[in-house]
Amino acid sequence: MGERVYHKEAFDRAKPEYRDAVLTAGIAEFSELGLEKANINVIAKKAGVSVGLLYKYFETKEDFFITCVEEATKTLEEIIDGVVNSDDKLLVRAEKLIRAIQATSGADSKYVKLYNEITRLSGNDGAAELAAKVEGLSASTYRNFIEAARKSGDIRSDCDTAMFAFFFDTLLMTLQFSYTCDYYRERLKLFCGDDIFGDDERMVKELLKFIESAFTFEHADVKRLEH
Amino acid sequence: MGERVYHKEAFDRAKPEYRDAVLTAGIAEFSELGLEKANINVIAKKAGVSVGLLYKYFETKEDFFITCVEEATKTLEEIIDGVVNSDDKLLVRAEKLIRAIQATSGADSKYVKLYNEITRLSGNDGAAELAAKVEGLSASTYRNFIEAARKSGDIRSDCDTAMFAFFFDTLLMTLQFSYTCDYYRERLKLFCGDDIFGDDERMVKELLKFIESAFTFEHADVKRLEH
DNA sequence: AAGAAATGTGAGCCGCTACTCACACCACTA
DNA sequence: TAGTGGTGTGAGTAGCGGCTCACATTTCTT
Repeated sequence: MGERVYHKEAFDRAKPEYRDAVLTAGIAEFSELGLEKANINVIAKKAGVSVGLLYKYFETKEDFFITCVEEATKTLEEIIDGVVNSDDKLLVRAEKLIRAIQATSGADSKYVKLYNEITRLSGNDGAAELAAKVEGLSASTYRNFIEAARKSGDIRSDCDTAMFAFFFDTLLMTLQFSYTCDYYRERLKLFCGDDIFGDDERMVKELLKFIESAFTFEHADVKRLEH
Repeated sequence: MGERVYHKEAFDRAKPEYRDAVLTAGIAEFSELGLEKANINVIAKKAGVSVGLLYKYFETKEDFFITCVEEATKTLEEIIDGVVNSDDKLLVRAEKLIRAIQATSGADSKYVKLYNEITRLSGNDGAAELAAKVEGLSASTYRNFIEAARKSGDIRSDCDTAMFAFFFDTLLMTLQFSYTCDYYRERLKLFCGDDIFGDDERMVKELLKFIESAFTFEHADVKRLEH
């Protein structure tokens, strides 16, 4: 639990230009090639820094990787959080998030790819800690928000806040991957056809429809419809 | 597009015992360690076969990996498809799928882990082909099924079949990962607490509630509620 | 100014592992 | 029995890449 730090002290003291160059090069390589196929010597060269210095900053390749991930998710969170206003209703918030995700798929795709990469880490790689750091914020944000909406009567009252927050996040997280990561892109194409990437409105409309109904109607309504 | 084959002819002629041993060992190692950290020499030893023979069966490590993935997803599909009856209504089908997924998280977790592993492949690794092979079946099954349900009036009429099939699959796929892969398990815990793994009914109930509403209610209903 | 401490370098070490290959064995065929 | 072609072996190779370390340079301290 003890908040492990994944860089040496020298990295805190490093010149900002070096810090940035190293992180930029790392994020680029790791997001494109993945943890094990990325090459430290290449990253160092691209960052305009010696391998030796890199190893003054980080104990191992893995530590460096995790530091890059932390940086990337921080950036992603800023992009995403930036677009939603705390007063927004659930559906407005959802729409803004969807549109932000669609916009992120271009230039900022490397952050999403890195995020996707950590998704397969296992226990000994520190999956638990990372998950807590990366998902923690959205988990509690969504839970709180949905709980508030439930209490104020904006959405159905018979839902398990935590679970519904989980489903909500699941749809948006996968959407993010579906716009950026190769495998997920293919999957989306298989379901919806190649044109889906040229028709953002279709996705916005249908996903909102799906979410809106899921969050609005109580089980009682279902019963009522059944006969 | 040309249906590449990922094994040499010798593999087709191999004794079933060797075939099975090799695939079993491969699936075990690849699912636990991932494509690049798994060790071919170790796999050969575990399978009780020489490295040389392995390379009579497969051109490269990557080809061997993909063959393992194909085998794993075939098995997974059988498990999953086996539980749903073609006459089932959408909700019944969903419930059976959720329960099958919860059951799979034990002994068969290695298949799911392998499936999760391919999720990060990119273009040059053959992501497109694999996606088509792996997701193709569920994509068309779900689409057809939902389309039928829509026409027969079982579910809302105003939905885009392809998109809703995509959302449906997204929820179930992620659920599968959430019960088996370390990172996704942590994520689920973060949203719903540690007890979620001891309370399968809670998941079944809430996810069904979510899906039921999403698939049942038309936009018109929303408008009606709003004033 | 002198010394200590930190920053920075990059050629090269060395461990690891994907893959090879020369050879042995076996099953046919003629 | 000699020849062909497949099956099976596993010690060995080759090369890749993570990481080190001896050394140079700058910065801080006194």
